[in-house]
Amino acid sequence: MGVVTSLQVAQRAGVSQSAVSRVFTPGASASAKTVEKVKRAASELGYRPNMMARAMITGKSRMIGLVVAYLDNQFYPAALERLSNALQAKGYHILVFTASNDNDHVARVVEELMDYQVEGIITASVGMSSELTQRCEDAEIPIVMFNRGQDGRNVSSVTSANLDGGRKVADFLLGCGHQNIAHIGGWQGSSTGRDRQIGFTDRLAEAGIVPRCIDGMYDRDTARAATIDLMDRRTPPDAIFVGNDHMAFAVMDCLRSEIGLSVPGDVAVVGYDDVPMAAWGAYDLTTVRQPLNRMVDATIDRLLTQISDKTAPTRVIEIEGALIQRSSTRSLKGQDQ
Amino acid sequence: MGVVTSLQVAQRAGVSQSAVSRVFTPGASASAKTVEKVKRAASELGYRPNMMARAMITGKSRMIGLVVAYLDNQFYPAALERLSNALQAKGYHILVFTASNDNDHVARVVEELMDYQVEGIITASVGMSSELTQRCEDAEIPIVMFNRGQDGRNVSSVTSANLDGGRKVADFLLGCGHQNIAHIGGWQGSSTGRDRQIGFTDRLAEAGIVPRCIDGMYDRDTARAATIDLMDRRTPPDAIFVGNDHMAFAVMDCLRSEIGLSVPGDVAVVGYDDVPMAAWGAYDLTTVRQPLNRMVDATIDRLLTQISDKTAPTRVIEIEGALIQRSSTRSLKGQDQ
DNA sequence: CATGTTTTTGCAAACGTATGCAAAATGACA
DNA sequence: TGTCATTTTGCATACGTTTGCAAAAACATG
Repeated sequence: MGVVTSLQVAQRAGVSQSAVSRVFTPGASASAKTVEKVKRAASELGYRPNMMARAMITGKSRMIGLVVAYLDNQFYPAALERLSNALQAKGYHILVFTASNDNDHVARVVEELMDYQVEGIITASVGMSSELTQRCEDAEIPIVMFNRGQDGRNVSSVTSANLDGGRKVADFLLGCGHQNIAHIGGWQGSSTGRDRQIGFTDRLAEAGIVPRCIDGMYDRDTARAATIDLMDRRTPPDAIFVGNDHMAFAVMDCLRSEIGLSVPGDVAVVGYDDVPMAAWGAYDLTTVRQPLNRMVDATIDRLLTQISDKTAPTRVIEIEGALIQRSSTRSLKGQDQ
Repeated sequence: MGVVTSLQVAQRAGVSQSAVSRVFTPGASASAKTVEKVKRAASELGYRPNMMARAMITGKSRMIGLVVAYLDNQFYPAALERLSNALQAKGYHILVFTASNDNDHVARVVEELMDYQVEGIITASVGMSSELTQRCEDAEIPIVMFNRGQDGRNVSSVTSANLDGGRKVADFLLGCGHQNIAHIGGWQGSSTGRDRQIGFTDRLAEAGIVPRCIDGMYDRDTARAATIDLMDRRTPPDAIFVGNDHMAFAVMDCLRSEIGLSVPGDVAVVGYDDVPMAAWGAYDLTTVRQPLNRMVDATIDRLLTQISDKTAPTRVIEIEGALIQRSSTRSLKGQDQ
């Protein structure tokens, strides 16, 4: 009673096992009569094709591996949800692995993914060593890095235009009249964190401003400590650009609840991502939008084309996002501070 | 170059294919010499056992299906992360399916899970029809419902003690001196939402209080509308118990940013879950803790025992959680309002 | 060294499906 | 009705493992 196979269906329908297989294989040929008989028998017995066996023959598991590190940052659950939905719609399913951003851990996890014969891998916010990408290339398993780039490696990646985003924030804060600006960056070991910071500081440099920068490591506690550090100085900043929304919330919490400052009255705060929470009343955070839907679409498109055509070239995709102005910042132009 | 099989390893190591298999099968016997030869050949070729093939023989895919609905409620990403980590530690992996809370959708998704030969299923915050649980029982695939119960169905479930939690909130608000109390409930189609509301209203009834109740559907917008509705009445409440934290944040946002009221000055707000965000400065929400780690441990324990022993009975597990008092509420005793 | 006991090994048969091939059935057309 | 082109069908094999079985090897004991 436990498991019902195509053979049992075949017997009950009075046809061969191959016939049953063909009825359940899209694109195979079977006469209307056979289809009818088989479908009836199958539904009576509650038969469903065994994906494992199918995968072994065809070499297509219809599974995509997703390795993700920071699930407390709302950006990633949101991405996971959309990725999962979009892939389900295309008949793929997601095998999720959580990994710390440690190279060894990621390597172990990716090897396990390969054991499961996933057809492709999406890494969300984790880095990969070059040996690891090489192993995947040897095994002909395409990888798309989501929200993280990889210099000079032959891997596809989908990110927002982080350099440009950093510049946008710089322009915006300058336009608001801020001169005394700080940056609590995303982890500088990640391309995403670095690029945002570089775009930001470069543009400020053109205006003759050198912001104080601290690495926030994508971590609330670190960002909080950085905030206290910054505000303790002789000349504390009147604007802080934070490397992502997740940390920006911690910065705002610290400024308001711990230090007792007003945002944006005393300090303006800008984030990056535009996670849903950024629009919530408690924060109402000015931030650079990462266009999640387009990023997800691009990720899936890239992954699926590389799966179906193993010779397809890898690509580095950057998607532009707008700066969303909310009430965690305000213009200082033409008014006293 | 793409795929390397145990046979190739066998040839290179000068042993039989079975020998290779035994080296990679924990608990099988092989001489030290063979192990050495095989391991060397395997690592030279980059061999790793194919889980699909292994699964087909053993009938153990070492995959657990997780079907989850609300990924925007921080409670579930947190649960997903812990479930994934704990299962990885036990050699299992998670196949994630997102489903709306629609019965048909859940059914489709569960059938697909069964196609993948998952060894067990965890449903997080989704309901299941009785035919569906029956199908899984027939296929001998154990199910554990996480954070949702199912009346009179033969399914294991792990929830917090929701009736008790509701009572705790009632006691607490009464103790604070509130008399004019409202409830924005979790979706009343879910046992979790119902139980919290029943525990809450029953205890208030003992004090002769009948709270105004509105179903918030676990949805921010619905909760917001309910808030406006409540506060528009002739005698608006001075305390609102909200069916989960996710909605409670929306309620607080609405009260403060839209209506311009102070929390807890004008209205006290209590949530349920104690998601990480509840401790963040912007909300600092009084709430009933759902002990996530213990719930996850119980879920996995139940699932794995039912997997290894198909005759193990299903169980309904409730885990008590404390009320965590923060600054979204305050005592009204012995002071003017 | 002979004998008995344990460990290791290879052979071959599964697991449940897809698919190339040739035979059989069907359809088209004169 | 006969012939040919087309579709449908069953047979048999393959996918990459695990595992029962019996033979072979290794070891222990007298």
